[in-house]
Amino acid sequence: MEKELINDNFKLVDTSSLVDKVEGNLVALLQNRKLKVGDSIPKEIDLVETLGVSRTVVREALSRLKMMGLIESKKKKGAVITSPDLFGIMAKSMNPHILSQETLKEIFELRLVLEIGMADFLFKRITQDDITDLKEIVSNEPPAAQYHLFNIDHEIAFHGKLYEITGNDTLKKFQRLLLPVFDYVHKSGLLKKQAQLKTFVSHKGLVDILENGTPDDFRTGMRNHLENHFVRIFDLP
Amino acid sequence: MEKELINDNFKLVDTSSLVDKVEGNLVALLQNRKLKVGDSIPKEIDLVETLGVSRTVVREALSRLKMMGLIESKKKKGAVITSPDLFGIMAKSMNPHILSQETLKEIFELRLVLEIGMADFLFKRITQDDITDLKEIVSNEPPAAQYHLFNIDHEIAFHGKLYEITGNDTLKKFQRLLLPVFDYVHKSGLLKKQAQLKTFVSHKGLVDILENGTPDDFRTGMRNHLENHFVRIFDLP
DNA sequence: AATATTATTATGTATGACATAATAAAGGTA
DNA sequence: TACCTTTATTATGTCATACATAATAATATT
Repeated sequence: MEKELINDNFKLVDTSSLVDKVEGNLVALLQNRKLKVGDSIPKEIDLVETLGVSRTVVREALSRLKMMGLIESKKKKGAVITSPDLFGIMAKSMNPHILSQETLKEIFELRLVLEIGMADFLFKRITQDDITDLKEIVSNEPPAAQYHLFNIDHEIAFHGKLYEITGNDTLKKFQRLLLPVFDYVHKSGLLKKQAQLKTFVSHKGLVDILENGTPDDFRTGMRNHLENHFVRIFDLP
Repeated sequence: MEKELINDNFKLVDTSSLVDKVEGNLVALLQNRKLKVGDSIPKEIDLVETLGVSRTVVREALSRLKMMGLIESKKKKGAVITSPDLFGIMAKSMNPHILSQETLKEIFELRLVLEIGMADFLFKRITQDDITDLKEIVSNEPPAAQYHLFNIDHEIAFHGKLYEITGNDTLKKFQRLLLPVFDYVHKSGLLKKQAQLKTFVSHKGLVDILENGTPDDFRTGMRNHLENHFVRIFDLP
């Protein structure tokens, strides 16, 4: 409430640096629909003249775009627009230790959403080889006595295979990106309540559904399989 | 095959610049678990001495970290570690015009995954006010005759509200990030087959389920609601 | 005409200088 | 002593210049 009062009466001062501003200009330039992959952007010197800032500032801004994968620069040739790897960038900042608890929890929730929602793509694209692979993974499931030791690896193997089967590389990359967070959340004690050892639908059960059931069956089965996680999530304040 | 042959026999030369290397060092430094939000990182001059490069290079690398929201720097005080906004960074590179067709299609698929998978969180967190809002939105649905004109806005209003109800801000941000892509894919002709006007489960039907049904009902309902999109996706080569 | 050599050009790196803002230190006044 | 003002000090922010490097274009050589 106070904040709004302030915002209503004062315009918030622009604390951004020159580099920030130039970066904004350049990103806007790229998002101008006339430009597409392979097109070249103005030379540093031209930008210096056009924008009225030093080459240092221009280069720092360009350096940022390079890091995002928006441009690539070659000596003598200048810089050209490239198609960025969306998740490559994010991976660099995906550090569980510096994300807020709330964000960590939300990312964990995201996993549950993805794995339940992916059913139709699994059924559409799964092959006999995939089934064989899944059965192989399931057969290597650690015995209950040691499950708490090896289940993380096993979980990753099984659920990772599912992402792979979807044939959606973006989804797969997204999962790889979130993996460290899943791992961290498991170990962090953020989800206080200990997971019950009982699983409602086992990995084997899920494979059976993939082989003989329907997407709707799978969604229900996966929801049950993840019940422990849901319980712990819903238990949070 | 050729590529693999090359990779097997030659080590690929390191084309990265000094800035790339220093950036890598710094990211690694931040991911060192001992460091957490609020901790300060070495001064530019110290980095210059430690790494044996010029201040120009160090500053460019730091500038990249700033853009990612990994650090913030204050004059005299130096730079401190901050908690990044994961999707803020991605938003800058989310330009449908320079993403590959394959990636665009995959992002569109991601939407379908999310909206079917979010059911449990909807039911857990929906309030009476949300139901009222949804009914309001549904009541403003454009008549069938004009549906093709206004349905994008209406679709965004309805489905956007669903993301909001999940209470998962990360999910919501993710959707906002993907919105331009959804829009672009709709208009791009990437999904050639015209959507059939018939919807299997209407927005109103979904609201009914949210009010009186179960998460399983909703997943099935939403899957049906999105049938047209699935058909078009599965039709692609 | 094909090849070798030499400019030319734009990016990559290094250095020095000064501006700016935040903090710390020093000094002065009650 | 306590408080306030003024003055260093420090680390980042910006600018200017010089040179290195690699890719291309232009020229010369055979």
